[in-house]
Amino acid sequence: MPETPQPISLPEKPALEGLEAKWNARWEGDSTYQFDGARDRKDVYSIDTPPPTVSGSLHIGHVFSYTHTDVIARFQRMRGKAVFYPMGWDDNGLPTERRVQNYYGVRCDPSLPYDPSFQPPDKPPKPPISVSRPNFIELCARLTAEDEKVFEHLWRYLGLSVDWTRTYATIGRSAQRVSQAAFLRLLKRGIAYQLEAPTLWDVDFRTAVAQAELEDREHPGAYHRIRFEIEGAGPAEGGGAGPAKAGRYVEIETTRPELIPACVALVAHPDDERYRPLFGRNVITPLFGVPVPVKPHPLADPEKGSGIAMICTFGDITDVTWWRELSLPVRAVLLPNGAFRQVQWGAEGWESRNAAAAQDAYDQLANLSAVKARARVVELLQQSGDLIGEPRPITHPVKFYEKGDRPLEIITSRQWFIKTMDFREQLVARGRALQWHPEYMRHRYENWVNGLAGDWCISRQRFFGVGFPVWYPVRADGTVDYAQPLVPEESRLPIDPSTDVPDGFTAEQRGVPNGFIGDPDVMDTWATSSLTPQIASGWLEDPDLFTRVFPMDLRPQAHDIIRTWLFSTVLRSELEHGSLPWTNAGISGWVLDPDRKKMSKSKGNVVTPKALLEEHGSDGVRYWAASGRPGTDTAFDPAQMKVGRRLSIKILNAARFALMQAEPRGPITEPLDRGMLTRLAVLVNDATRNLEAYDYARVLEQTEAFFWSFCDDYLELVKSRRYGDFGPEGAASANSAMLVALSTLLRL
RNA sequence: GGGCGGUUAGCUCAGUGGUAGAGCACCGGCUUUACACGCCGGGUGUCGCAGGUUCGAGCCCUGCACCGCCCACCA
Repeated sequence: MPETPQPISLPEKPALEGLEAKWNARWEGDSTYQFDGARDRKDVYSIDTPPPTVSGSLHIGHVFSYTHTDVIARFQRMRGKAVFYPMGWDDNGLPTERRVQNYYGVRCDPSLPYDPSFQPPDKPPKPPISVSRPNFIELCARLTAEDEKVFEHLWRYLGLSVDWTRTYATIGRSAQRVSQAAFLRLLKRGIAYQLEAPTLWDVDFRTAVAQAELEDREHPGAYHRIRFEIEGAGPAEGGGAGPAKAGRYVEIETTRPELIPACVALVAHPDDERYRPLFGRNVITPLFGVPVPVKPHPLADPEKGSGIAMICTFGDITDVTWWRELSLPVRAVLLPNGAFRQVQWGAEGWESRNAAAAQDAYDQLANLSAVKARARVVELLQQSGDLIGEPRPITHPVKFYEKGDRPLEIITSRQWFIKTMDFREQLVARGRALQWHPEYMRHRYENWVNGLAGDWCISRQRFFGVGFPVWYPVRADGTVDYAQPLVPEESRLPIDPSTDVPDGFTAEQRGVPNGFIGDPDVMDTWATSSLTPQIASGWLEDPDLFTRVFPMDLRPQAHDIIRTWLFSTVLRSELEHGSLPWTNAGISGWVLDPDRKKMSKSKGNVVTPKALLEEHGSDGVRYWAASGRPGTDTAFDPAQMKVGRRLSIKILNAARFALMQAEPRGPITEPLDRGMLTRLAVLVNDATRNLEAYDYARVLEQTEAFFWSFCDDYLELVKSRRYGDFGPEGAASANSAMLVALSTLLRL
């Protein structure tokens, strides 16, 4: 029933301008969106808000997807739920480091001592200044704090109904504590482990990267046909024709001739008649004179190149597979920075039939990058006559770190892993139990789980991140015993192993014989953000809250990070709690520019939200965002924002009309009024049903259609009656019906 | 090579078995006391292609084409 309206002063010309500030102050003052921590789990709706990466500015894509979540939050709140809707900031990790480097003009050099008085110059200097790791981390914290203020202001201006008392940061103490505790528990159970193994490696960032962070890019390259001499095959045996001469030489094709010094074998398919006679025999690498075996392996594709491939340590991940399965030795030539290292030819592992010649050739490669070394090797091969014909340029897919600029290499290093391969079945089952919106997005998850190729590498050789809470004993001879890590009590967390000291040791024992050293690495950002439900829910610090909000109701996120964030969160929850972390996954699409390309900073087509919000009003922008259906990529369209703005102004004017002469009021008796309210009730029921199914876009469409008809038909028909032209009873019915409709439509 | 989505009016998109829709854009008319940031009116489609199921198909089934995305061992 209509409430008695408070006396209000109606503006002559209602406007959208200023509404954001007005309502933010009201919401803040009334703690409107503060979570009621006394409510039972069944009365709670909890949201695992995506913490946006704090490395620059929010763009219109953020506004788009966060609006979707806000619509759901407001719906659930109106349904009577206590809505748990925190905000997080993802401020650790590489994007932050990179932004800090550019913003202040600094580089982190972990070998430098801390300088407490260090202040960055006003303008980023060139070349950048080297600063210590603690100084670097201070700058990261400083810049992210500033960025987070800007982000919060934008979110408030947009009108997100977030509980701002529950904000967390992935580099904050609570998050570090959760991240480290969860890691230690997995370590105890043997699910987290460390391994020295060939790992995908970015030579610019100088860190390991995980499978989930790879992307293929079309990259120019060239096939080089190169001959290897068959050991013991004199010219007398020669002859033979075609690509698989059974004569003195065998020819391979490669895109990476610079790795010939790292060649450890050739490989062909076991059934390949052309190369069968060579299995078990050796060939001699060109330039370097190293005898390497020819091996059969079913992975070798007779159709590719000449059908016989060179195995190097390591040119690609197939090399790693062959190397492991054929038990081949390692001849690594690349340093972590991507340069060719020094090699003593003739020493153990680098035996050559002509060590002097090998040394002479190799010394021309040492210190070069892969690209430069390739050019040099090609020249050398041309001189020696081992390059057959000219290199044939091609474009082929090459694996890159998604944030990287140069192709990934494979470097052997000690890294931390979390087991995933052992849990694939459970993970698939969890994915099937999860409610996906839209439904078809589950395929991406399942596809990914079924395609996992190895356990999850979580260590990164970086600085601004959550450290591994472990130290290693240093033996009497000064070597490090990685197999027996020293771990702290959980109550000590979070710790920084580079400054904190393990129990039973003193700070003076750091790095000395019979002392200890801290683990130098930090965790991958996903290793921490995979725990956002636990971080936000007070897993370790507020068990009462945890039982009221976990498992959470909704994970909203975009489809491009199903394989990273969604997958890793499901994994961690499965490992830690044996449950799903949430019951629903609401997957947003992307915002595409008018050319249907994804908007992203690297493409330079990003539209910043601030100006749009000011021009069209937060309601106008939210209107556009809410028209994007779950999972559907949506074109950036200011025209729709204009429509939203007009709709908002229309609502203000309709409200003005309804409120300007709200008396007399009384029973709703007129058929026209009752019919309108009946249709409105149907709309409310439909809207409720559709919002429960996360179809907010349909609700917008239906509500909007009703509203325009309400204005253009109903209000026009009722106008003279409500002014009293047909008596007080008709006016009373009209006024009362109008006020109910107004109140209901505002909430819709 | 595998998976997923899309293909409907000039544009952006709804529409999952019963006479093809909305908004935008475009044109014309209206200073009607909530709103000119408004109202009224105007027409537009071999619903990607080919088969099939059905009394009836934009919608269901099969195949194909094109566009996009995700994944895959990149010699």
